[in-house]
Amino acid sequence: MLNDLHQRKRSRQREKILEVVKSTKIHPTADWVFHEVRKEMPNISLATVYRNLNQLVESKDISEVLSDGQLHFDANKDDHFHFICRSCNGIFDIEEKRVESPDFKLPRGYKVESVKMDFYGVCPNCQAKE
Amino acid sequence: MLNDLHQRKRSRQREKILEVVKSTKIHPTADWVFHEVRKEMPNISLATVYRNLNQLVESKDISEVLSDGQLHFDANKDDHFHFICRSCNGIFDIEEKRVESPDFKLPRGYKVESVKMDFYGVCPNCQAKE
DNA sequence: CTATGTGCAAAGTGTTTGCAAATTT
DNA sequence: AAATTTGCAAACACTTTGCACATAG
Repeated sequence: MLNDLHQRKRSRQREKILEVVKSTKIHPTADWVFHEVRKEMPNISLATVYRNLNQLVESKDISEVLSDGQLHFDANKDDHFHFICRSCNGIFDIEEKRVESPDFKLPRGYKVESVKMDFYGVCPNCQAKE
Repeated sequence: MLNDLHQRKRSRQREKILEVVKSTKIHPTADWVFHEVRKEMPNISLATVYRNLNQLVESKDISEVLSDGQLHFDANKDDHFHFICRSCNGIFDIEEKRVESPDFKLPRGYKVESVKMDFYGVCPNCQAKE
């Protein structure tokens, strides 16, 4: 495992992986990224994808979202929450400023450093189909 | 996999498992429950623990909490959120009514059915130690 | 008696790691 | 040249499944 004492060298692979994650809003899994990157780098291995996704999380270029017990990745660096559709399983970004009342006060004693909020329901697209 | 068409028969194992989950506030993993139940039922298998925890989730006697990429189980049936301490990794229940402003409005079109909110930070106990 | 539940071992899924060769600085 | 990164395969951690026997209703 890499830690902060190591230097980081660039690699074509990591740059491509970041590019791929940035290119989509679907909050892809490692496996999706792997297949996507493979189209242009047929020899890349899944291990490399995992290693680089982890590094990119560590360097805060991307973040992780847990859904379905799987890790999904997100290159959107603005503060936001997620809406998870129970019909299509899609993960949608909800900008923080579009959520009314996102200020919380917890019971005394708990020092809150961050809040993770996920909304579950049916997305506009799936509602239209129902 | 069991579905709703099946009858459910009682089993000593399932009852013990529920009792164990109810006995603690630590939001245990399947493995913790397994070892705990094993103290009184030395022959129980981990598979049985998993199967029954899943059934208990299905019957809404308990719920799942995802943390550290592992499933934790929670017998607290009141609406509540979780506070996850980055120091001791403990999961603490925060009653919904103790959270100010837990009413959200999302952008038009998203039909919200539930909200999952996790707070991250340092719990009172760990702050005292720092 | 029949259906569900159990224990065991094996399989599954998603992710990480050890290593020698390749690449980056 | 020295250190990091890669691809591969093997290992890992957690969870689920197939099956023959046991148990509940």
